[in-house]
Amino acid sequence: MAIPFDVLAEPSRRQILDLLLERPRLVGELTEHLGLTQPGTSKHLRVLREAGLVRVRRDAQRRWYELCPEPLAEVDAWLAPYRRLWTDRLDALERHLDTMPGLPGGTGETGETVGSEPPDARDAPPDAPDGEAP
Amino acid sequence: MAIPFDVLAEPSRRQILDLLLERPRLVGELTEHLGLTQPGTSKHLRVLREAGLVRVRRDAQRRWYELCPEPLAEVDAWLAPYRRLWTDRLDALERHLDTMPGLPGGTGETGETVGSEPPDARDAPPDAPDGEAP
DNA sequence: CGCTTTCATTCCCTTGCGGTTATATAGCCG
DNA sequence: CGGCTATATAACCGCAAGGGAATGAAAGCG
Repeated sequence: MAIPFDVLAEPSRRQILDLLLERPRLVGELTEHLGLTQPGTSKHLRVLREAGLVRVRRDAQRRWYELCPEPLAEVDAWLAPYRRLWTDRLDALERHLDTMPGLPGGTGETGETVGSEPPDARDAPPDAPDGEAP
Repeated sequence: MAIPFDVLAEPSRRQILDLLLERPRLVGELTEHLGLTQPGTSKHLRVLREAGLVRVRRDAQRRWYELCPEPLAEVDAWLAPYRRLWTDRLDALERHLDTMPGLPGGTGETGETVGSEPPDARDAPPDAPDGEAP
């Protein structure tokens, strides 16, 4: 449990980040919003802390948790190569959405979307969509 | 296990997507790269399928798995509000990185980064970084 | 027509996570 | 100083996910 992906898999933790996106918060406040117990919140906060996604500032007994979004850059970096794909796809999709009833070779027509030609493709995948085969 | 966040939490599944990013692949091929057993691969592929992240094309007994990046848009959408934050932060950070030794109130000075003023902030978080308190 | 290839499904086990309850720690207040 | 507030930690539990071995199901091939 170190990389942000695991951390973000948890809805509560995403919610915490969303809350901290507005402003720093106290543990009690977060607990209130999350609807779980205080130790539960503390646990999630610990994970977020160790992942470097939040930071703590102490004020007497209280702890102000504030956002620390830098590690999210890793997620964004991973996501980057895909981003263009789905934007392209959405374009192409809605372009022939009212034109094609089935699922033609349209998925392949994005062609060199990533700019690299498959050098060692053993075969050429045909077009036979896989629904249910009874 | 439905939303892409959970799916991406698994390293093997991310790797599968990365592999499919280059070109469609057969299960055996993926298995080879992942270094786990074929049923294991099939299991992950099932999860990816149900999350709508991959699609299958049958060619006799073989299955060509191809990428289906649309659901990743959800992740990207969630990530969006944070993106600007860390870019801003990185700017500010390296700007006073060789200027400040400790951790001053600099984090707070990004102020209205999200453009919304905290309406009901109960208190003002002071600046006392929390290292180890022996 | 049986054998082989390719993949999916099932069964089982172990691990780790999320959650709660109970307890410890730190610091304010009266 | 005693008690209260706010948070962290520890101990425990239930459950589901990941992984492997075994089996089943299609489909080509000799």
